[in-house]
Amino acid sequence: MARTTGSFGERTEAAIREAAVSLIARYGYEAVSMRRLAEEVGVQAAALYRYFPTKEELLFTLMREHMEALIASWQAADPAGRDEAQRLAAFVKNHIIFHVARRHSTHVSNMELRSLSPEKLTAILKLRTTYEKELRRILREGAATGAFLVDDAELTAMAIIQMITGVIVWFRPDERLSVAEVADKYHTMTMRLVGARAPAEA
Amino acid sequence: MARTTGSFGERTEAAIREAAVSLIARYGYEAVSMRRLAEEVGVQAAALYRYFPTKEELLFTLMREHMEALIASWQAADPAGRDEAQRLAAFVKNHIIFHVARRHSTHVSNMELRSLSPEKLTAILKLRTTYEKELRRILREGAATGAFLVDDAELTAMAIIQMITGVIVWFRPDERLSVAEVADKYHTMTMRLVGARAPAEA
DNA sequence: GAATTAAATGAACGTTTGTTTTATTAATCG
DNA sequence: CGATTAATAAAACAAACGTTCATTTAATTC
Repeated sequence: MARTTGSFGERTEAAIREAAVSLIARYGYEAVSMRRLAEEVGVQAAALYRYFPTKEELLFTLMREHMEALIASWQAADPAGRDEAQRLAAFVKNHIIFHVARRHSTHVSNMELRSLSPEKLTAILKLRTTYEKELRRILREGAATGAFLVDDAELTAMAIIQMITGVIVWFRPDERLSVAEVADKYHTMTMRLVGARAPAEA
Repeated sequence: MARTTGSFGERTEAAIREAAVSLIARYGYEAVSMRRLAEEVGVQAAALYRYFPTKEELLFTLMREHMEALIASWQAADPAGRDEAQRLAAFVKNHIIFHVARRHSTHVSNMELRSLSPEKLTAILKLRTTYEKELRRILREGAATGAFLVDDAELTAMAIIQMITGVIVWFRPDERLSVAEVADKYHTMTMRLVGARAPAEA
């Protein structure tokens, strides 16, 4: 046998991406073989090479698109004209909602960096820095206007990002809290953390 | 050749552990072969099996000892009789100092859980829970006495742990901040985050 | 100094890895 | 309807994998 009934490139490629994100998130990049991935898609391993030239290129594509989607999501959510407290609130909420909705690809993008070649790693880290700079800028501007008590914007940005990304480690959508409730609680903690003035407090 | 001049079991075992932590932290468990590890130790792959029955057992040993050391470290640092603010301060500082000093084994213990068999995974998670419970208790007690404004001790504990563990992702000992300075800044942020009363503020 | 034990070697096991090549079929187009 | 192209199967590749084995040598014991 060769080409199977109803086979169609775009659909196969989408299926490969989805299966790859899911498997790599669960078992790790190195632990997922091309054969195992192909089996999940319902195809032979060789067929994967029609869509991605190498296993690493597949990983890189998943990561790059995740990061680009994250940046685009923030650009759409950023209330650019508003004050710093509102922008920080929007950042936290967007971040949590985005990451919870894409738990698997977040895991891949955060955990599999070491499987990338130096050039590809640099490309991903550049996207990550672009995103993190947004938070740093908000913190710096908020500190300048007196909206926040932040003496080290870089360190504070890292602390906040790690805190709000950590949600995906324990959060399960079917348990006691909804995403909106979690995002709200993290928003409150973030505002306290940066020493925001009273109006932002609960 | 066989037994080499000056070879000595205890020293070899220690060398295996150190090389394993270092390599696995850098490249990941799946990416580090027994041959590569043996090469780093300066020994043949077969020699590793004198000390650890399987590759997974080696990983498990590294993780278990890391977790046990973490718990022991906190038990030694816990100012048990003091008030909640002081205990929380001690928890944050001990956590950061411990993790920065053991960056590599922290990375291994946090990132390679999925490479463990179900039983071994359960054992490690149990240790982790034991540790996390300590923080939860401090938060709950602090909330009860009015020392902290914490409405959800579980969620807040996760947020704090992720924030303070995240230090190892960006911290480099040879740059602008010392471990003590970083621990201090994180302490300040934590106190604000839990809404601690004034005396704890900077 | 011979016997014993501890430590390590080097070769081999069967399996799996990422990838390539070749052949074959389904869908599409003139 | 025949030719073409896209999509896939099947088989093969060399390299690497975790692990085992019999053996050899260094250190220790009697």
